[in-house]
Amino acid sequence: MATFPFQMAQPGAMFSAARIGNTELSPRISFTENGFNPDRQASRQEPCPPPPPDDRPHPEQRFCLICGDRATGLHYGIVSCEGCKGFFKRSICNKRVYRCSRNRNCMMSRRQRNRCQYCRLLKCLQMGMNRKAIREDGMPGGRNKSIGPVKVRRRKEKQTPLI
Amino acid sequence: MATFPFQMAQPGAMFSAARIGNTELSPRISFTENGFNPDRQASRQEPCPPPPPDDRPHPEQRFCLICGDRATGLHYGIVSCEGCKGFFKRSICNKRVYRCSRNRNCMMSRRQRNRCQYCRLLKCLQMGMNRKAIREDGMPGGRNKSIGPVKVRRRKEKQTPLI
DNA sequence: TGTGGTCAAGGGTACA
DNA sequence: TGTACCCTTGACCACA
Repeated sequence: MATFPFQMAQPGAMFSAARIGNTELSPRISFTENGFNPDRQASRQEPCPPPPPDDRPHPEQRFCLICGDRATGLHYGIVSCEGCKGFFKRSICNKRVYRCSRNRNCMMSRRQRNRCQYCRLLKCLQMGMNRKAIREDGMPGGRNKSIGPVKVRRRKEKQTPLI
Repeated sequence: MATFPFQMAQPGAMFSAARIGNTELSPRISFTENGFNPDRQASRQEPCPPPPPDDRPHPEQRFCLICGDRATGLHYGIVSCEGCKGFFKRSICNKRVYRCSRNRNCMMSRRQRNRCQYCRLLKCLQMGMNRKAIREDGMPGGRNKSIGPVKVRRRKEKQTPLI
């Protein structure tokens, strides 16, 4: 199973969701053909029953790209679960600032995703969640026009802690 | 005002929260048409202030069914306060065993609720707090499907102390 | 469909 | 320690 390239981070860094909306994301990471593997979910464990036959075009997209939980559709541009959808929404709308007390490469799974908000939001952004999909007026309903995953580029230099 | 039938208990009895999960609750108390009154909240004491005008359908439900403190919503199936919610959670999760050093009919109020853990847990169960609402996996958020108050039946014979 | 909103779950942590 | 205030979480829901 492909591991996620989280090794560029500094321990104890802070993460400001207020800055996330800028075109410059921190840290910037590009997903190469290897790094952002669309088939990565297919290799995930299915804990209980064997996967039933699925005639949908992309059955692997039933799993959240952030934590691997069951996805409920496209949220803010990427296939994700209700939990990561709500977490991203709250983080952006409330301009949350998170810290990682470890090495900013915390594992993300259904059970572990709540242990580090910094790494969860980091992965939301790295996987391409798009804050433009969050409505400024807060109005629900309707559809977003051409909202897709954000392409994120790797930043060469160190990550700057954000307030 | 309806009084609660607490008089079937023996002094010095013990109470095991580890047994609470069984379908057989101890002591078993049935709420008859009179005893288990769906409107019983309306007849309960409103301890502190006179109820202000409230256009909600059931303003009396702002008070905890266990101690009469201000309720913060439905917790484990019944209208209750933050204190009783947390107490019930700790008692069940940690499998606490309590004793009543009096007659197992200790008064419950905001001031008095911490004087007897046995009677507090007893009343939580008698009022219908449902241990099924405690998540086995400990995951927060989301909704419980069809979790409501537990119906408790009165046991005819004496109460057996639980370890 | 994919937004935002809801509100009972669990968790952190002062305080006694 | 246990308590309880306050916050975060996420499965559903109503919308457009």
